[in-house]
Amino acid sequence: MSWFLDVVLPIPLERRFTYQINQEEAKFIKRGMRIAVPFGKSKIYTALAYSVHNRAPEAYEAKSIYQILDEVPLVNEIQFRHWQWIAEYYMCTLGEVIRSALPSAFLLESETLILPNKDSDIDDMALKDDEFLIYEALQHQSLLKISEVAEIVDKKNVLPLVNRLVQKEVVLLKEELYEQYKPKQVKFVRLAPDFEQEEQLEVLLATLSRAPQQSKVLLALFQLTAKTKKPIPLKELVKESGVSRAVIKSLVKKLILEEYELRQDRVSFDGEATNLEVVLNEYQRNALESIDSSFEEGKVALLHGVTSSGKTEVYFKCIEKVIEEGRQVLYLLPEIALTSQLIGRLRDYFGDKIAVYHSKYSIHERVEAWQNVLNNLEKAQIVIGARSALFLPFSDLGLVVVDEEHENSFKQFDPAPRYHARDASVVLASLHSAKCILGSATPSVESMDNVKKGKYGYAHIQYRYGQVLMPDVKLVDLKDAVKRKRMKGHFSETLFLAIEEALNQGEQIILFQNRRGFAPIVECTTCGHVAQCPNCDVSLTYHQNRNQLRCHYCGYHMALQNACQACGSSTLDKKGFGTEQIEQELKTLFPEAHVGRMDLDTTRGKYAYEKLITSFEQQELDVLVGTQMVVKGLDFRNVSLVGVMNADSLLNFPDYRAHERTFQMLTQVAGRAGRTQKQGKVLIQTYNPYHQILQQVTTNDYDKMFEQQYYEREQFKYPPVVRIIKITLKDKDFNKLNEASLWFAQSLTNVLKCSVLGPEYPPVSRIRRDYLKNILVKVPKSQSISQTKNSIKGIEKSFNAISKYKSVRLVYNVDHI
DNA sequence: AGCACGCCGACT
DNA sequence: GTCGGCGTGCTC
Repeated sequence: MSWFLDVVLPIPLERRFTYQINQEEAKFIKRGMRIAVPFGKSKIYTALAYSVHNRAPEAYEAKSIYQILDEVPLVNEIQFRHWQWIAEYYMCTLGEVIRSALPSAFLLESETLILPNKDSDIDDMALKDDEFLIYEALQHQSLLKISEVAEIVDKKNVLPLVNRLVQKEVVLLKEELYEQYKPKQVKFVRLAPDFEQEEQLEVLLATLSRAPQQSKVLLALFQLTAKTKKPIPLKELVKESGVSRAVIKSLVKKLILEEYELRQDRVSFDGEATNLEVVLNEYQRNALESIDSSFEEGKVALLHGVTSSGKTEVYFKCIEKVIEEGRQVLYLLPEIALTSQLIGRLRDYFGDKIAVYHSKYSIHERVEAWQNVLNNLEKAQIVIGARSALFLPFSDLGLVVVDEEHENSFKQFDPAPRYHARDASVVLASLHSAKCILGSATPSVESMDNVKKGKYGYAHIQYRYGQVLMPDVKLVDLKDAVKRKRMKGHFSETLFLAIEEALNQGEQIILFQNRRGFAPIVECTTCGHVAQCPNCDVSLTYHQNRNQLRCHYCGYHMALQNACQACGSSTLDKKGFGTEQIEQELKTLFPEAHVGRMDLDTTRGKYAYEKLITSFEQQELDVLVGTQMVVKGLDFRNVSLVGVMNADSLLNFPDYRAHERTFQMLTQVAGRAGRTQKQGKVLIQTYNPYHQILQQVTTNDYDKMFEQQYYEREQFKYPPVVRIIKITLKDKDFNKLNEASLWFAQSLTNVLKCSVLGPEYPPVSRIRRDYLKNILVKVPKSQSISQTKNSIKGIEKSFNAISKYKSVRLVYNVDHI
């Protein structure tokens, strides 16, 4: 009987591919193992085994596999099911999920190597110049990579050249698989077994009386052994004894010492658990009870705790319980909130059960984390990580915590799968029958809606930990300040005086300026009016090239007016200023103050972020100016004043979430103020002091914000009232794209029973020589989302059958934020 | 996605 | 005349 293997390749193809295997292989291969397979003319890919069967393919002859790369599956059944859910829900292929789920070191690909053909006589006169260059290079170097060939001849496309060389029998090709990962080995030293007895020691030292350096090594070794009782790394012994490695080598030669190697974890913490006691206050205990009762009902729990209410301690208690049952824990955070502060606290409490997993880690570190989770090792029992951590091979997950669940950065944008880590986590938890907590000081409208609908449980902490008062939030009317000429640059007099006072008191200040004003808005500096779209609840964006104001959601546009439509004055201003400008102004206004700036530009290096935080913590800096980064869960003791330079830049962001996000962001920044006894002060500068969202921030009225936002989403049909699927079409040909997107939108309108908006140009309508157009599909909650997706896929099929649209590429973004 | 095959402009 | 541009089609 012949055996076949279906595999999934890490490429955006829906189909699985069938290979031939022998009976042994059929017995050995399990779903989830990596299999190297030849694919296409000359490539070798790493695929995942999917199923073994006996059905020979009819239309083609199956190739044989190249190699089995794993002894045991690298990916388990639950992961497969979870990944399949992601692929289906987010409209991408399983291969794409695999590509982003597996650390790149697991996905070996072949590289073509070029070797000299020693068996053939080469007439070097028959070679062209570039061919000769390669021929010559191979006389000194026995093998060349494709990239090296390209370097030698200084050309981009060298494949035709290589093919010619093969034809002329000058070279041979070899496909080589690269195992990119090697465990890190560390050298250790120990006493040879013969000398382990105590009484031998003196004898030993006596024999070495004429070798003072060697005696030193031995003494150091004894000291270290007595102190730690752990293996002694060679490096440490060198350091401790202060002798060179040669001395140790000679002791090894004399068979007094032994060298040995151990595999070392790259991501290891030698810290022991200090088990600082976590004592919950009354409010936290109540929250914990509510969470537990949600769990009993089998629901996800939403933990809504105001800033510095001590949500983390509540998580700790939940984690502790699950750990005691011996199950695994996943703790997800937005990338920016993954600070060493939090990791340090977790480690203090749970010791070395913590593993960290996120994109800043090297591929080797990720591979290790993967293997530790796969083997369900204790040292990876709690995984803290950014969104990609949810792809790890958990086998017995007991709890998933998603902290700062409202954060948009949980949604992946660019490469498929465009998944939302919060929603994917909820699914993951249910696949494991695990508990799930979503936590936030400002829950997303979606999650709160789920609470209101009874789908999620709810726990609320309304008071800050340790009787710290909620900050005093005040709005500063910029319109008024401008009119009365009370402005120093971008600082109102009120803010200026408050900064001055705080500096005099020796207190620290955080200034927040969201830099995302890249899409400039046109604002009236007299009345603060910003043009709104009549069809959607978003502000219009100014487009310089067409001198138009446009809505990016429904396509509404109007010509730019010379006078403000609200007050008639002609003081229209195209706005947008960043952190750098604020920093400069501060330095002129307060030359004595030490000012630091925290944004993408100043935190580029690996430790730049930590350094900045530390110097602010140690009060080397008085003022920290920053973007969203300063918002994220950092604990600064001495901050008494938080200033928001311009709240309008947040409010006027052109999408349906702008208001919700403004509330979240401002509430989070405000939470940085006054962590100790003194009540903190927050000043928010704005041209719209009567804007409801800003009022809701000052009164800390989440419920009202939710109600109003929900009402607006209902009115204008946005999530969570409907689901949205954004379809982006891309093509280099402007006219073809327009025609194709119209065709697509028309077909959608004909087939689907839901509203289809667009096609419309996105804010940036040409990227990398591709023109873009968006179509938005709003699927009512009552309608089956999977059926809708099937219909869309059907339209895609017909679309692809039209030959002139072949070059148009489609991108789906489900639940696009 | 990659990569080969195949057909049209600018250059040694 | 060739080199190399990218449109089109295929990958077990």
